[in-house]
Amino acid sequence: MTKSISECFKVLSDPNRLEIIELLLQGETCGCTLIDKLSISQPTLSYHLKNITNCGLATSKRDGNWIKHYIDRNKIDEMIQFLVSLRDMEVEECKL
Amino acid sequence: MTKSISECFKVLSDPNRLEIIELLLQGETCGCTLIDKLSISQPTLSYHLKNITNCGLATSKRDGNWIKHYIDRNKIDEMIQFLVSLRDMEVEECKL
DNA sequence: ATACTATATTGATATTTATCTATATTGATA
DNA sequence: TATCAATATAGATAAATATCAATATAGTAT
Repeated sequence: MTKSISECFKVLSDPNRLEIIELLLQGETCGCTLIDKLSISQPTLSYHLKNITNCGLATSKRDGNWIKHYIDRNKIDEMIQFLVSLRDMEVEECKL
Repeated sequence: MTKSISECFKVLSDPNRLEIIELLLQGETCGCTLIDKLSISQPTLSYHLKNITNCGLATSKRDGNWIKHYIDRNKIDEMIQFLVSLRDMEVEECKL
């Protein structure tokens, strides 16, 4: 639980992954076009996309030769909700 | 910019640090009481508190023998705002 | 000044991570 | 079926990270 949400944070903690996520949100879908906008190799991109997908922040679907990637905005929402709960966390009046 | 927000995400990506942050939000202020609630050594706690402070998620102030730590909820708010912008990011109509 | 308490630093280490090159796989097409 | 394009995997490696035990530091109080 705390483990899984911290996986999402870990994914966002890498600047390259953050950039990939932003590009996907801006309409990119395919590794083969992402790669031109980044300064990393194809295997590294593949590695990052796998991380992004594994934590639930994206889904992917093969379409012919290409694999299309889609960010799941609901997952971002989960992260937002988590942070809102954190921010609004109250001092426990009776902690044992 | 992207760098500094990703530092915050990195801090939240470690379960121990996340727990420390939660404890601080629930009213803990001091390393010496935190340490009893965690399964890490004192130097490790010190290391994590430094990370939490360095990214701006907490401030600290000496008070006699103790150093009191306070989470900055505004920083959490910054992270929330960042994620909201991310979630609501639109496909660019004219990308070049 | 001495001793104590809380915290920080040092040095070491095992693990994880990001990255690459080279190669394999997969699906489409000629 | 042979080839091509996109993607994934394997293997290697350098850097970063989390952790500890031992020790230093800093402030308090005796």
